[in-house]
Amino acid sequence: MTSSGTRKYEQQRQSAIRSAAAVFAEKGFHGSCTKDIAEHMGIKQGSLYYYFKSKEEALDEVCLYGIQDYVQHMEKIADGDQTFEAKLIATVTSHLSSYREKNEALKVYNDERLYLPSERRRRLKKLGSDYRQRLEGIFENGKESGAIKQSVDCHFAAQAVIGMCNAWGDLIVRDPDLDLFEVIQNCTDLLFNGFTNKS
Amino acid sequence: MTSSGTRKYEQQRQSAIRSAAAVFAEKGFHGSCTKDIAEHMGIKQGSLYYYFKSKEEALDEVCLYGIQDYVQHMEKIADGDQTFEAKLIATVTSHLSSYREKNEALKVYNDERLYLPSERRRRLKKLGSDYRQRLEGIFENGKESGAIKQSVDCHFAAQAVIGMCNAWGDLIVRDPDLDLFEVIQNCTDLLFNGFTNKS
DNA sequence: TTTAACTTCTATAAGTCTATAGAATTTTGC
DNA sequence: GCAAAATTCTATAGACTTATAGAAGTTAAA
Repeated sequence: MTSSGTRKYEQQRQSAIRSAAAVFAEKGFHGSCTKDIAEHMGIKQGSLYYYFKSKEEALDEVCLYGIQDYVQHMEKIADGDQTFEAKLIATVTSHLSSYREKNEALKVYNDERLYLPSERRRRLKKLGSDYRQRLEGIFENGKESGAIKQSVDCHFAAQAVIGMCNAWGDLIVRDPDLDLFEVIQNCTDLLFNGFTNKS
Repeated sequence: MTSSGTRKYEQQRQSAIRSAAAVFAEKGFHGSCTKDIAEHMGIKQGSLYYYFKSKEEALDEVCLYGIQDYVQHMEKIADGDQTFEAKLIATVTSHLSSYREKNEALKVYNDERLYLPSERRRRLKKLGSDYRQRLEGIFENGKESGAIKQSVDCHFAAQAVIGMCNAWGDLIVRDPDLDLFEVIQNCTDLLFNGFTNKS
């Protein structure tokens, strides 16, 4: 009943968050029921409420789990003093690695439809737009330093990178044998040079 | 009771499909109830079943509505005898225009989690992968004709274009004042030349 | 105007799902 | 090994949803 700080409690709560992430990612929040989550984790439906106050709270935890180090990593990249090229490569690498590792929670996080109800969830959503703004800042710096063309629209560029990484991330998740390094290679090459032959 | 071919029946059914698209897009299939759809359309919950056998059938219709001309347009582009550049521009233009017009239905269509149950839905899903394969073919031709670099991975490239268009499409939908032409410009410039300055 | 076909409504059965209460079981500290 | 605390279980109330049946209302044709 108490959210006690027991070792087991914390472990089981983490396990519950991961189970919720898996089930939500597969069927969507409204498509899953607490029974599914409990079964995935190996306990009974009612027992889940020892770890969460509600299904909504489980969702909050999954979203937080999915986004937190993702954004932290971006801050480090953005604040660093590398070149534009290095920062963009680091971003793509971080985004795609994170996708492989926590794709389920990220998938849940990325579902826009879930961001209306709670205040907490709105704050979580803001983390995502922070991420985009940081990336936008990287592009702006790149423009100032002359690394990228003046014609580039930084807002669009950031959106494009994120959209592309998500699309590639899906591929990575579906095909676990796919070489992450190769994907990153392809992705950065497109972003820097485009597809066209310049011979 | 009969799925009669009355004028009014057909009109109301279309209206029901559009309402379903709007509600599903906002709340997700499992997050919406037939009452929401009926209210959006201005009738009572039970009356909806005069137009659909089930909620699932409504979903099928929404998906079909969202994807059909989208794919047809792609076939025309792919089969045409334009240059690689022209085809890619046409693809991006078609994709983004379609997004502005039917984004709700497309959003529903793009939700993977809905593609397990019915045979009909699996066929619909296939239309999406047809689309990607056609685009992949355009890239392959571009490689043969020397328009694009040999190092480009056509499978990834197609996925990248689609992912980027979807991300940009979201922007367009959220900000209706956004100039479609400018977005297309940005998008194609990235795809052809990348961000990097080549001075 | 009358009649038949069409469209919409009301009411509800049957099912599912969340969240809670309290009992039962397991674990921990002494 | 015992008592207290922590964890899990069972059972269920209460709410919500889909889909159906049949009544009521509307439109169209003769």
